[in-house]
Amino acid sequence: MSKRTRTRETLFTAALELFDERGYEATTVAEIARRAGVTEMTFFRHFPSKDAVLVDDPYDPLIADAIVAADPALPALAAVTAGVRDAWASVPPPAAAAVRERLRIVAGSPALRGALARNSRATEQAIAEALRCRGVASRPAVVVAAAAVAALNGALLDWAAVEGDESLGDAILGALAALDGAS
Amino acid sequence: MSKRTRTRETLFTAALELFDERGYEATTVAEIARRAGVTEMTFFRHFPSKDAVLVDDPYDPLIADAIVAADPALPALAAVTAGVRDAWASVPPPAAAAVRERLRIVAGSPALRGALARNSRATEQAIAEALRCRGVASRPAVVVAAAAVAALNGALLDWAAVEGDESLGDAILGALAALDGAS
DNA sequence: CGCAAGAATGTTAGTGACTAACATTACGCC
DNA sequence: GGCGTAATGTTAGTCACTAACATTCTTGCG
Repeated sequence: MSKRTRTRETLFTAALELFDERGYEATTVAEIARRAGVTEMTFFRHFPSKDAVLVDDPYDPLIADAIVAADPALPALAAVTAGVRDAWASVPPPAAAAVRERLRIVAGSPALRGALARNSRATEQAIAEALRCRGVASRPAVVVAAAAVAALNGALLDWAAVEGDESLGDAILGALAALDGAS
Repeated sequence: MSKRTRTRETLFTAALELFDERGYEATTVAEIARRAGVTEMTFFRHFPSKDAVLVDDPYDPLIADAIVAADPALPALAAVTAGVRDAWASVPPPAAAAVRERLRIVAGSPALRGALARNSRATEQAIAEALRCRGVASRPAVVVAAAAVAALNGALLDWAAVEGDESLGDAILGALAALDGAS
């Protein structure tokens, strides 16, 4: 394991510990770095920002591919939900407990919710592009893409916030069903 | 007109001018304050943050009321779109040109897009609450609310970014149609 | 095994958004 | 015109984040 990944992980766990102990906004980057045994500068060489510790998603390509591959007869929203369903099925389910801990912190901070939205922009654009490839007009494409991503994020945050033993996968599938089944 | 509102408006126009001249991120709060003839501190006494100059929306109550009033037979998403449609119809259309200028700036900055999402949280919660009043379960309520708000914001930003003479109202109604007609 | 290149980290200095506490001015009403 | 209070100024500070340059550490290669 390279030194780079090692310090990155040290910083990551130090950050999670501190967020858990005293909350996100109350912990400073300097503290995280100190607990990790490095300088503040080093933190920013591993994470572009403080919130990047908690929000980072590289779903995009999978989802977009699944959408263009979806049944051409399906209307836009249904195509997206089908695509996300497929993409989710083709990916190893992450360690739910860890994801949940992180999402819970995100759910509790307006700033982090904003960061999550900002961070999902790439996914949103990938979905819109995939829809356009299917012949959907530009405006409906961006609207449906924005709605789908927001629905997913909303479901994830709700899943994390609510106590219970529902699986992550069920939460996602349920959210998608709520979206295109509820009109 | 009280002094408070006067300086607030001076700050507001000074900010818009500067954002237009050199872009959002490139203008500092100190510059805005200087052009308005006040101190940096005074700026923050009128706007809670730099992005608050551009994003602030008090739609919530109207929309929520319209949703609970919507036909109980309608499914969740359709109820929301119907509610927004009604709320929009009952409100005087704002000066489109000014709104457009502001939204164009927001569309161009990831940070501002995040701020917009953060700022729409109250509306989102109001919608979710209204849906729950209609008997919709909790998870679908937050999911549909998140999707609807994101769709609206997405449509607004797209409308602002695209050149053309489409009216704001048409853009909103079109977005709603795209949402619940496309599944 | 030792030694250079290159990666990773440290140091210093600075910017910009935002906050707190206290002093000062200006407005608006009687 | 004076007087209370709201509006502004002043100062000092915190925190996220960036840039430029110096230093150490790792690693592959002879």
